[in-house]
Amino acid sequence: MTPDTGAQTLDYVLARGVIDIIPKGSLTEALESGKKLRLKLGLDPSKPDLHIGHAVLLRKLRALQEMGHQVVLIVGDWTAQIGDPSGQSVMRPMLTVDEVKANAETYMRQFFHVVDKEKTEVRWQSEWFDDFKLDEVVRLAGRFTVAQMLQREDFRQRFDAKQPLGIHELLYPLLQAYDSVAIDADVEFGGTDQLFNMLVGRELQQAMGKEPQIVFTMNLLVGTDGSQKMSKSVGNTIDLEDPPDEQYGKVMSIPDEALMSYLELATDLPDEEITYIGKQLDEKKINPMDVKKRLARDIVRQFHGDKAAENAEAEFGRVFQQREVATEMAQDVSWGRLPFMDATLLVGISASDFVTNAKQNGVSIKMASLISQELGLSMAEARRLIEQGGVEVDGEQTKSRAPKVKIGSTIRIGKHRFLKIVDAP
RNA sequence: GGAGGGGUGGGUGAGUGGCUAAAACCGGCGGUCUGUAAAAUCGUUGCCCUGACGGGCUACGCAGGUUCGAAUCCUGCCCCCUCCA
Repeated sequence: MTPDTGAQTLDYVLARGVIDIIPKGSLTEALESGKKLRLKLGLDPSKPDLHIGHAVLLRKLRALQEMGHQVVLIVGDWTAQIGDPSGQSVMRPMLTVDEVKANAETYMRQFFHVVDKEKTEVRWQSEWFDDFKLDEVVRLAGRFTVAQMLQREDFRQRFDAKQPLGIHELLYPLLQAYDSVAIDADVEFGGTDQLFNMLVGRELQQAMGKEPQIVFTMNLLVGTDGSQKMSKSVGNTIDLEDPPDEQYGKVMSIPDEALMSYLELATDLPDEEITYIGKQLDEKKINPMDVKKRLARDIVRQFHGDKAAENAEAEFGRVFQQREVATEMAQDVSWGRLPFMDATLLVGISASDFVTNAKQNGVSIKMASLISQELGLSMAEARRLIEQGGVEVDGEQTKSRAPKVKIGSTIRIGKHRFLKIVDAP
């Protein structure tokens, strides 16, 4: 589970995947001063899962943690309710307190898959914002001007395009900035989309008589679609808690063009090696698929361990490359749950004989009902899948509405969904 | 406070009384191809029943109304945008 950050050099940590450190050189200086630095990362529990895009930052924190510094995780329970407008072109709905709480739970668990819990201080925004009085909010807001806020690219664009821009959204960067004041952050980490917010933090700290934080921005990882940044709302994420096979499969499905960026941001393969791989790819000396496999293995290993990575790869090979039937990816369906075609066929034989016979030799089931019930699809969707040849039983495509299945049969629905019939009530 | 414009399916966006479950495009899903990449290509894309033909139920901001019939007309309400104050 623990990522291999072992003996990373300082130069490596400060360069790999890093876009900018503001002010330049400041961090090297601070690190060399021997001071134990307070490294801030704020996460809004606005969505239930962390994905490997987040992990890019988490792994960086882990590395610095290993060097003896203090990670401070801010649970953005207040900002999550506002909804970070970063990179969004529209207003987001505000979340309720309960939703935020529930999300925060899973966030923390997942956060510590990568970051060392023992060396992390967890702070909730509600610790300080719950007690804020209106006059404090007004005073905080009064430190900045609308013009300043409009320097932010996405605000500017929405403003110019006459799109709705909520006043509460303008507050978002201020709250995030105040977090830095509240916890005395020395360095704040974030993706490039956080640059503005983090700089506001610097200004606010300074204005309130504190040492301004260093701003550490990292490259954003693109999602599995290869074009947009990885994000739950786009639906292109590889989640930390996705099962191994799913992680592996999702990595394999990223476009070739995104490969290099994944190697850089999502793994700790040495730079020279990545450069070498890039060259080989350019010269077409290696198959991108093989590189992708290596990437997939590495990513699964980070979150599920070596063994899971090997299994996932083997399974992938079996299912997709040799077109064999899935074994591990399949979702089990007990015999007793099957929607049999017609129970009245039992005439003349005893029930137990019939069942035994059916289990061995197969019995017709209502395929659409099964798919609908097990996969949570509507009957119309299930029928469509069958009609369009998206269903295979034990490797044979079937357009029948009532194919025969027996114990041990595997049903493939579409590209990567499998059901396996098991002998259970 | 005044004037004007607008709210349509996951998204963009046509549609101004029946031919509209609603064009087109995007996205999604499935097939072929293949490296579960991309590209290409064919199909599909509200829900329920049916083997099928077919039938039924919901749907165009919300609530009413007019009409044999409404996303389309009328009334009230809510929300958004623009300009003026």
